[in-house]
Amino acid sequence: MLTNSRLVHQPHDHSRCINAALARANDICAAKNARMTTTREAVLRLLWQSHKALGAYQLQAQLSELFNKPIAPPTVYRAIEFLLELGLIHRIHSLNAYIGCPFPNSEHSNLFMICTQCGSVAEMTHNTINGLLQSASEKANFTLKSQSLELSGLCPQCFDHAETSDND
Amino acid sequence: MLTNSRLVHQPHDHSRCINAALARANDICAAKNARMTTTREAVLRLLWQSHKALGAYQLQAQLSELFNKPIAPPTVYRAIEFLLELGLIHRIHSLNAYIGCPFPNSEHSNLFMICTQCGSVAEMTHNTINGLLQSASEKANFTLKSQSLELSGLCPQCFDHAETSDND
DNA sequence: GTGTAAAAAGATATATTATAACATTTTAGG
DNA sequence: CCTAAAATGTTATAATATATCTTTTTACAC
Ligand SMILES: [Zn+2]
Ligand SMILES: [Zn+2]
Ligand SMILES: [Zn+2]
Ligand SMILES: [Zn+2]
Repeated sequence: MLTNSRLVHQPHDHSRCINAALARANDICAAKNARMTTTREAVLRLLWQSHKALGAYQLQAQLSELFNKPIAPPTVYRAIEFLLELGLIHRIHSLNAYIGCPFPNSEHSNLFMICTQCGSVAEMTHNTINGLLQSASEKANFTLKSQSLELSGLCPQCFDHAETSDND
Repeated sequence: MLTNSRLVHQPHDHSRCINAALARANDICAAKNARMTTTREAVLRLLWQSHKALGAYQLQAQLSELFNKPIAPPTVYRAIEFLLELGLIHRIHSLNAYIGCPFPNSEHSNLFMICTQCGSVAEMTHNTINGLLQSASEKANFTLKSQSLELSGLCPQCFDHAETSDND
């Protein structure tokens, strides 16, 4: 099992998350002969500014501010598409939003823990679960190609906060 | 493990699926003192006309034809909302579409096998997977409230068809 | 360095999915 | 019947995503 849930749910030196993500992105671009342009890097940075998923139009607004000029939706969606294809970010379907992938190199299972309170998203890879999904698919003669596993609930902080205010 | 994948992926007497779904719906409405109105039943029927998910605007078009008058989006979304709340249908996030639930009474895991070729959707409940998701969440101190597990791939028929045409 | 083709980004319009707000009709129960 | 609540109708609009065509930037051959 591989997860970034500790990082997501606890105070930490987040600049290291950002730097690591950008370094990985540059490596992957180099390896695949893909271009990390200004717009694409800006979108990736924005998606790593927190461990929360951002929608395309949130990205648009932040990009426009960043570049001090209006940015149109296609620009944002193109960057998103590029980053998705390289596996650098994921789409969170239940939120119509996007988040940086913490381990874009490893085989991973697209398993996310989404806090409905604060919006934080942790990613997890779980080989046993993947294996079970694969074998369940096989039993049904279903040829599994990809998966989207989204868990919604409360992150530790939000849960603690809810408990505390219950006791008022 | 509980699944309707056999029914979804093989020829069968589908009128029984429809009738069973409507009977279950009426039972649940009676039990919960909810009203199964004309519009709601029509939407449920449409979602059971095949084992494929339908989008809100596909439903709208079919409803308009059925009732021979224009049906506005809010009407469709209200029916969808009602049916979702009773657990009679599910939203498939990766498709922005909706499908009838084959076992609305049982605890179920919102695990779907979606054929990217023909659009068929089978639902599955898998206690071991649910247990693992729960314990993985606990390890991360994540309070799991709900889940959306969507597997994409090829159903048996579409896989066979693809294989056959590969051999041309 | 200049020319060239491919890639990326800009610009405009529009498609698709979903909701807000308020008016009217239908329904259940007294 | 009367009434209040529930459901539906109506209109407008928000939120998300894509199509199409033009212009700019980039890589790289010469
Ligand atoms: Zn961080
Ligand atoms: Zn939280
Ligand atoms: Zn059937
Ligand atoms: Zn199929």
